[in-house]
Amino acid sequence: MQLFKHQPIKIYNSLSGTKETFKPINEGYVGMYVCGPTVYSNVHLGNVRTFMSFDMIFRYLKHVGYKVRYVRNITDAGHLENDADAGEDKITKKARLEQIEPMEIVQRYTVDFHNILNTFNFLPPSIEPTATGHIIEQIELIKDILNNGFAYQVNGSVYFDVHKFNETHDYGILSKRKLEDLIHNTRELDGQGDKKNPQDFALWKKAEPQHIMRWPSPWGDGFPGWHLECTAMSTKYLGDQFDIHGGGMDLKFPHHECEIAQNEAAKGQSPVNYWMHANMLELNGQRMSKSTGNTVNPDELLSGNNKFFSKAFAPSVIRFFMAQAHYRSVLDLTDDGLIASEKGFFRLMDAINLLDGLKASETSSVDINTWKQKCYDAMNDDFNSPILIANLFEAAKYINQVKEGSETLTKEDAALLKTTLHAFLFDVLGLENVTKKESGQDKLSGAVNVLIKLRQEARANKDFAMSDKIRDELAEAGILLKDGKEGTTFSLL
RNA sequence: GGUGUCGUGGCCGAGUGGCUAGGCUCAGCUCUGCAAAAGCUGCUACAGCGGUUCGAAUCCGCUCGACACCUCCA
Repeated sequence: MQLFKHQPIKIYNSLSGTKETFKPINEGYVGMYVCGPTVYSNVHLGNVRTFMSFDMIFRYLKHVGYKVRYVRNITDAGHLENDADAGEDKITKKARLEQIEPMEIVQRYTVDFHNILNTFNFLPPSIEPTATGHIIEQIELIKDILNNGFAYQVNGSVYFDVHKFNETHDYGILSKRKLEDLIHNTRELDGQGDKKNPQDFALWKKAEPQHIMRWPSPWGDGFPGWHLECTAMSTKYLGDQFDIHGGGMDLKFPHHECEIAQNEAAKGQSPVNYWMHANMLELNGQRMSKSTGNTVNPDELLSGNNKFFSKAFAPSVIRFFMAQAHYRSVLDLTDDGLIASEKGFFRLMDAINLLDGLKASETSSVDINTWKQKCYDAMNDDFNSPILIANLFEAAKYINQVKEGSETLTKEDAALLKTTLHAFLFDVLGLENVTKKESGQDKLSGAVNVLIKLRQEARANKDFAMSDKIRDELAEAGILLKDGKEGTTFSLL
């Protein structure tokens, strides 16, 4: 189904600062690259939000029929903590602290990353390349950049010559910075060492003898610069020029700026047509930061084992909460916010679960096709999931109204409503119907139905003491009874 | 200091030059043996001050405030 032919998508392009109609290089195919995590510690929720935004975008592009190659890398090469010549890289530092091999650190936190993402129902990317697996490609790139005169070699290291590059190209085109401003505003850093100018960045760094993560190169043993791996891996799998490159807002400068510069220097063309940047996640109005303690891990949020939140939240509730904000807005994670989202989420799910039991009518009093297009319009407008969700709540209202008898649906419209809702909730937003199991044919539901029947009998006999006892004690056990015109149903929590 | 983003009702969070998302909360009503759930109704906001306009929360300027980046960071 090539829905995309009728559903033109607009994407906010950070490069132009405007929303542009998305036109892939090859019709029907999309190449998308997203900067993945550096695996030196547990993923934090900010990472999760960024990757979740792109997971949703990946899902929607697939939903409208694009064949998407989604590449998200793992940074495992161990870059320096700062651009100075001295100092350990993050992975080595962690390895020393934990007294294990750097590659053990990489393995441990890569596994953690995958576990967390699976818990949140992420789709795996099409390709998940690692920096250490692409050293040769990175070395080749450096050779190209050197040959084209945009880099220089000093003491076993190779640096990108930003000033030289800026003479013929525009360094700062993405982040809207001017090189001269950067020159004036660069802080005094220690150990700028071999660099001709502080704005230059490393393509290859010489490894000191104690440096464990090292590879041979034409310039001696060393390791690649941070910005280089993304250029190497994105172009290897997506071509010298590809459709979408995403990442967190904080990577815009210098990381993405440097990627553009590297690609132009090596291959003579700008690599990416649409740059997308996801905004930051805050915790109680403050930036999440390990140093100030204003941080919470995904598993702490899921388990409720933390000092910021009053209870545990299901992965889908957190997903839903995040989808209620636009990916380009700052989102503040709060207890109240999550609780409000949780209630809304379950209301939505309860409505979905009513769909199969609805009575069909001869005519429909609501226009499902118009509603459906509004859902697409929302996502087509730079993936506006909050608007989409507003429309999904409208659908939930229809469903409840049909159940009440104030609106009607034909069998066909009910089916269309159902497939559309499922597509957006589960395929696009990646949510999971956490109440589905309970309302199904399982043993719990059989047992609860027996109690519901007993309660009905008690009520028929006006034995309200007994009927209320059943209801209240079930409630205490976390099972909520809901009396309706068509009988009693229940839900958990 | 520089660059950029933003400041929306009790809270969260969309959005557009005029027709005033959505969720949560709150109040009233309907339904109910009573509740709960659901439905209906109400609460009408856009930091402040100027300007452009027939008309601005939406465009421009200034002020105040917040955040991000400029240094590893999703």
